[in-house]
Amino acid sequence: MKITTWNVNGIRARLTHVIDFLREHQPDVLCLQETKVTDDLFPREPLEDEGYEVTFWGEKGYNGVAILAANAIEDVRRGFPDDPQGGKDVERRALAATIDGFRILDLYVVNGQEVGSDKYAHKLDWMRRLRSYLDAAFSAQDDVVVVGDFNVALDDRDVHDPAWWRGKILCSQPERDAMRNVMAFGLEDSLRRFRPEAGIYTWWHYSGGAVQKDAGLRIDYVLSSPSAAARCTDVIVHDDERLKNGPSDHVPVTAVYRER
DNA sequence: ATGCCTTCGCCTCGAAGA
Repeated sequence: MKITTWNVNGIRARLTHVIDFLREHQPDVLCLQETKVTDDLFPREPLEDEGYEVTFWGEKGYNGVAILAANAIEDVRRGFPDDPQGGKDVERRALAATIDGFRILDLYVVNGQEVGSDKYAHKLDWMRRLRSYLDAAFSAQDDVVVVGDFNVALDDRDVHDPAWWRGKILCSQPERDAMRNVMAFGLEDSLRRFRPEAGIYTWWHYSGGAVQKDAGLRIDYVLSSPSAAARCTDVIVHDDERLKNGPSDHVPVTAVYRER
């Protein structure tokens, strides 16, 4: 059972990459972020043609999440329970579904732009609401897997130049504390069970040769509840996607789970 | 190493990303 998370930075711009990835790696579940497309324009058919069931929730130009699954997708939930009802203005950043007995939550966490900005305050508040959502609608006793672009580098091992990034957006202590508070629901950072070393990244700046220099951050995660973590046998960062032509600025991350 | 890139939209430049 392979669950992959990938911020594709535009599903329409990345469609051939995504299809190539599905054919090569055959994940059971692929959670996408930053699809940047309204639901009426989501490229459903070409993905279904690859043998996947698809659910998606997007908006024009920004945000947007989608889940592809080889098996049945059940119990889909969009957004947070405390989102404004009927919400035309609701940011489309969270999508939950039950697949193969896993309760999966696909997230595109608010970026925050700059420490101290309104968007930064919104980011911290959004992560508090995320924790409330987990408490209200999920049980840490279940096989819960929370994946996505968290826009937080959890500690300095996840940062190519910690001195430069210290206190800046993605690395500030309040952001790290907010993500730790989400994890305190009962979720572990699955990569670290297998890969404790520094220097594993999932995002690189498009400019300044950061991609070629491997000067990145780790901001994409697979978090597992205790029972799911006990079944997790490996986590793979698909670093080869970084050096392809026309890549996303993020690479996919796959967690492998043993069958019950 | 803070956009020197990229995507999207709407009206080929601006906003946003991290």
